[in-house]
Order: sequence, then structure tokens, then C-alpha cells
Amino acid sequence: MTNSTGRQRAARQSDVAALAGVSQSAVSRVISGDADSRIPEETRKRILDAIATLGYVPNPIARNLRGKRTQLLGVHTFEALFPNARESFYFQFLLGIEERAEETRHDLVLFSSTGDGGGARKIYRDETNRLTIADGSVLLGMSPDRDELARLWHEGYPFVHIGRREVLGAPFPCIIPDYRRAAAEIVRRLFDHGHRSFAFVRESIEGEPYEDRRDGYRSAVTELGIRDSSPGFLSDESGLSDAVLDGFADGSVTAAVVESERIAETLRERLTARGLSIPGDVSVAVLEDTAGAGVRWDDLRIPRKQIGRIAVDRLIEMVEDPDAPRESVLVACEVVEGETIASVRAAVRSGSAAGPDGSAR
Amino acid sequence: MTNSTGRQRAARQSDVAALAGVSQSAVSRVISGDADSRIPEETRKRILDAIATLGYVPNPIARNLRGKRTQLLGVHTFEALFPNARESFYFQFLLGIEERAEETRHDLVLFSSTGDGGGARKIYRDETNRLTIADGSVLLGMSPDRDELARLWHEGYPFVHIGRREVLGAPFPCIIPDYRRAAAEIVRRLFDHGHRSFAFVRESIEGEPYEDRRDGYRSAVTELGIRDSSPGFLSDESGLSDAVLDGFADGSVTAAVVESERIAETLRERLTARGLSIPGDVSVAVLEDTAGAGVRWDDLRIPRKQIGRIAVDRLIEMVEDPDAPRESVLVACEVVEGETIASVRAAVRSGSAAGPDGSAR
DNA sequence: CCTTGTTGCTCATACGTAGTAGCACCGCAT
DNA sequence: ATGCGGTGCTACTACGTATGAGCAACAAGG
Repeated sequence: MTNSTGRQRAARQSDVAALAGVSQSAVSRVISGDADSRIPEETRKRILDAIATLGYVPNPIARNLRGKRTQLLGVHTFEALFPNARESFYFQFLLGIEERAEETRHDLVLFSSTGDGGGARKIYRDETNRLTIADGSVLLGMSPDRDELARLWHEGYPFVHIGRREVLGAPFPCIIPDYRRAAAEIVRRLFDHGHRSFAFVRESIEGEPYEDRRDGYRSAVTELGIRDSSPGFLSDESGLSDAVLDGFADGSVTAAVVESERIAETLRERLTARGLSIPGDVSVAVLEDTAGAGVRWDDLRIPRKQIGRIAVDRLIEMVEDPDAPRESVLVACEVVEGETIASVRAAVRSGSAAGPDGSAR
Repeated sequence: MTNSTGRQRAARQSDVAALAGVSQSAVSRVISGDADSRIPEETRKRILDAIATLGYVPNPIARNLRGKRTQLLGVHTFEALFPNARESFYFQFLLGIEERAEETRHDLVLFSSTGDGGGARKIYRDETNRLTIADGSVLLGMSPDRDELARLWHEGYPFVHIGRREVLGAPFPCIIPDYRRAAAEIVRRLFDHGHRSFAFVRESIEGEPYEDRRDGYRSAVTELGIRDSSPGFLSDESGLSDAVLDGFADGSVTAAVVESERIAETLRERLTARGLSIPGDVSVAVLEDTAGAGVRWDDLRIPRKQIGRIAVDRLIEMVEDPDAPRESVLVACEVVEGETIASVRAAVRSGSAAGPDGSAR
């Protein structure tokens, strides 16, 4: 009964049954509140008493084995939470996921066992897929191995992916920050400030989220008839070439749309080195949510918490109805005003460059 | 085979067995690598082939039911992660826990299902203890209901508690930041700066962590023969009475040891209102790790990540050996130098108060 | 008295795995 | 021929639960 000598067997339904003088099935029926199993109030009471005196607690594992749901939702991050540079990157998603999980009476499983101790995590390890513990899972982060995703989908396991990720033949649903629209909106904002000649400064990384940003930028630029002078746009380099900087210096390019805070910082340094200022000479917008420690960039906000919540909701739908449609969800990113976009006229006024106004060639 | 119409039954050992032309037991033996079960290489190979073609993955749930460990470690926070004022409070612990879990090949279960949607979480809900899913659990946070802890311990469930928590008749192990020693060390530091008359400003909250701080302070003060002039020390008020402030103003008290950053900030405002400065007139040390946004307080660092790691290690020990000793662990807190402690002489020199030097009555 | 229906349960089985016990067979020594 | 030990498996059961099928008892209706 006590803890004195380690752990003793927990009470099970058959123990309860014995004490109450009924069969195990009767106990099960009372517990799972089976409506159409006529157990009279008196017996029912006896069973509940027995449960109380034995301190019986149902075993969720056994329950699940019998085909019921575990009420566990998995969270698989392809990298460990901890070594991530921006501490809050995963955490913000996790908060939303946790919040919604609590509301829907689910517990979360953080899959960490498949890590190599250093960071990278796999779904399949030793031919074992631990995700099956959970009724379904939210996948998160940069998955290096798309075959794993394909396989998981192929097995019919319910999962959603945070962030767009396309895998041929595995049309799993993704919860996607709408970078396309946000990028377009930012271009529009710059346009409204009079800018007509842009440079796009890209990261060296590839991947769907970046494609979306680039797509959004490209189509907005085209639609507005804007002159884009990105030399590195289609190349693999990080794009901060001298040619681009020359464009800023001679005033032929007045606005920069950059993919990351990191690059934005680099850009700022290089501009400063040439005696140019932001937004005095060049307006800059960043296509990710910046940490905001130094410069207050004009940027966008990825609604991580909300995305986490949506992911849980979509996942639960999939778990409950395996035949439900599995469409991806786009989530709007708010474009946030900072201090790095100014109108072209102001730029010309306060600028030290000798260039013509924004519409010049 | 495909995902086209929802989920189909996953392959199990009996399927593999049928395909390989052996019995289910044989498959189990090959999988669990049972050494003393003579399965010749040829059969073994056939089974492995069948596993590969069927894409069989072992079911951890069933495995557990059979008495094996789940390799799941629970994390139970008595409040939700998210609404906590200091976002990183739980998160830092979680990082350590995750780190160590990954290294020891465990997955984590975040118990959120027992919440009321608003924050407070219970261990037992509807007479069900979900913790049993995990092999053992790390408990974390302010547990309002000690009976739950007693019951959990009574059932023999393996768990550790982060932070000291004493429950009569349930001597479970705790991982404890050594506030006693840190508090004593801070008193010593002030002593070394020439301070001889102290005030202790306490929080209105009760609980073991605060008792430890008060104990440490009290014993250090006694041991060093220091004059303590805390009027509110034993009272329930937050202790920032006018009497204390008078003591600072007339120079009869030169140092304050306060329990929280919140109170430290209040103290600073009140001192400023009386024309006193920190550390010019009063030296202040804080007995928790401050956020560091404004003032750089002399304070202490709670090694949260390390505590998380230790918790996991202790827990695993308990899981593996139910009869192992269950002692608590003290973890040293580093005392960190800030900008709010100065030596008494300097205080007198730059101070505007008319009081005598620190040893005066 | 026989049918029909209802109440209050119990029986048996399945879920997927691990492990204990043991069976059939073979080779070899006695 | 008989015993013995080893090889290569299989049979069976337990883990704790949920559930379809069904059975005994009784009541009501004919």
C-alpha cells in the first residue's frame, strides 16, 4: 500500500470488480459511461465506491491499445528546441500548441529521443516510428529528409506541418505564414512611399518559405510595373554585391527588401561604410520578424502562437476524421511599421547622394 | 497501402510472421534481439525482409503494456507554460530537461490536459492520473494541493520535484536551488563591504523557496553578529514599511536584502522619492535572478537548465531502480555582481544623509 | 403455460507485444 | 535401442481495457 519498498502493482479494473462483486466488464462499462448498458444505480454506486477505496486510475495505455485515442498530440521538431539561436523561435509555436492542447484536453509529446544528442532529429530511427504513440503530430522546423515525410504520409499517420513543405506524392496539410502576401504588401507600402526602383537581397538558404517571399516580391513588382534592380536575385549568393550597393549610392535604387534581419544588419553596416543612412538614403524592409534589439525595422510579424493553435485544430480534425480533406492553411502575417521606411522625397532631401529623384533611370 | 482513403491498419508482428512463414514469437525475438533464442541467420534474414517490405514499426504502446518502459518522461507544470509573466521561467527548465532527455533517448510528455483552460492544473482529474503514461515525471511550479503530491508518492509513482516542497509522509526528492547558501553569501558580501546594519525586505508570498532565503539570511546575520533591523521580517506584510525607510534615511541601516525584483523596484522608487540613491546611500541585493532590463542588481542566478538536467537524471535513476534512495539535491546558485552594492565608506562619502558611519546606533 | 421483451449483468475476444515453457527433430554417444 | 543435449522454432499466456454477443431472471401479455 505504501511506498516503503518501491512500487507495487496499481489497481486495475479486475481488482475493482472483485471488491464490488461484479465482473470486469461491468466496471469498464461504468467507467466509460456506456449509455446503453443498463447498470442500475445501486451497482454503479458499489463500483464507484470500490474505485475510490482502491484508488483505481484507468490506464490510458491499455485504453489506447484497445483502439481508443491516447489524447496525446505529438510535437516533432527536426532540431532540438534548445540550441536554436533565437530562443523563442520554437517556443512561440509551442505556446500556441500548448494553449490549444489544454483547451481540447490533450497532452503533448515532445519527441526528443530520435536526436543524435547534437540537434538533428529523425522521424524514423532504428526502423521505429515513435510518433505512433500520439494520435497525430505537429511537425516543425527544417526537415532535411523529405523521404521521411513521404513515408509518414504514406503510412496514413495524421500530421500537419508548420511552414510550407512540398513533397511529391505526399500532399499533407501545412500551416503556412502567408509570406507571399506580406512581401507583396511590403512592396506596395514602399511603392506608396514613392519608391520605384527596388533591390531584393536574398538569403543563401533555399526552401519553400523563401520561395514564397521571393514569389510575393516578384509578382508585386511585376504587377506594379516597378523596376527591380536585383543583381543577385536569381543567383545563389547572399546578394549583397557591390553592384547593388553602387545602385544605392548613385540613387538609382531607393528601396531594399531583404529576407532576414541578419542580412539587413550587414546591409546597414555596408551602407554606413559608404556614408549612406537608413531610411534617409535607402528605405529597407525585412521579410521576417526581427528581434527588435537594435534597429526598429519595418518588417512583418509571424503569428506563431496563432499558427500553433491552428495546427492543433487541423490535426485534431484529421485524427477524428481520417477522410477529411487535407488542405493547407494560409495565415496572414501582419506588416509592421518600423523606422526604416521613408518616402522618396524625404530621402532625396536629407540624402547626401547626388542622384536624381526616385523615378529617374 | 496508400493514403488515399484514410488510415489503414498498421502492420504488426503477426503480419510479418505470416509473410515470413514463421510464428509471431519468432518475429518478436528477432526484433527485441533476444540473445539466447536460437534463430538461425537464414530465418532471421527472411523476417527482416518481411519487416522491410511491410514497413513494420513496433508499437511502443503495446510494448509498454507488456511491462516495458515507455521511454517517456512526463513534465507536469502546475500552471500552463504560457500565461506566466516571465516567459522564460518554465522554458529554461524545459531546455535542460529536453537536452538531457534527448541524450538519454527519452521523449517528453507535457501534461496539459488537466488544465481548466485558464491555468491551474491538477494531477488527478476525474479520478484519472494521466502521469502513468510516462515512466516517471518531473513536477514543476507552485502546487496548490499538497495532497495530490502525497497521493502520487503513496502510489509509488516515480517523480521528482523542481524546487523544495515538503509534504508530510511523502519524502519525494526535490531538486533545490540553494537559496540558503546564496542568501548567506550575499550577506557575507555586504559584510565584506563594511555593512553592519541590514534590513530584510520580504515578499508577501509563503513557501519553501522563501523560507530557504529567510533561513539563509537569518543564520548568516546571526553568525556574523550583524545587527538586523527588519521590522517586517516576521510579519506578513511585504515589509516596506516607513520604519524601514526611516532607517535608510537616517543612515542607521545601510544595506537591504530583498526577496524579489518587484520589491527591489518598489524600494528604489521609495528611496528616490526620499532623495536617496542606490548604491550611493543604500546597498541593495536581490535574492532572485533579475530580468536585468533596467537596473543591474546584485543578485543570484538560478541555474535552471542545469536543474532541469539533474532532475531528469535523478528521475531516470528512480525509474530504473525503484528502491534507490530518494534524496533531494541542492544546486548551487551563483551570486552575481551588479551595480547596487557599494562599500559603506563610499556610501557615506557620496551620501547626502547626515547619519553617522555604518556602525553607529 | 408459452411467448416476448426488458433488465442486469457476464463471457469471450481483440488490441500488439514479450517472455516462459516446451515440443519436435536431429546427431551423437552409450 | 536408448538416452542426451542441442537446435529451431511454436504455443500460450499476461499486460489492462472495451465491446459485441449472449444468458439468466423476471414481468407482462396472450
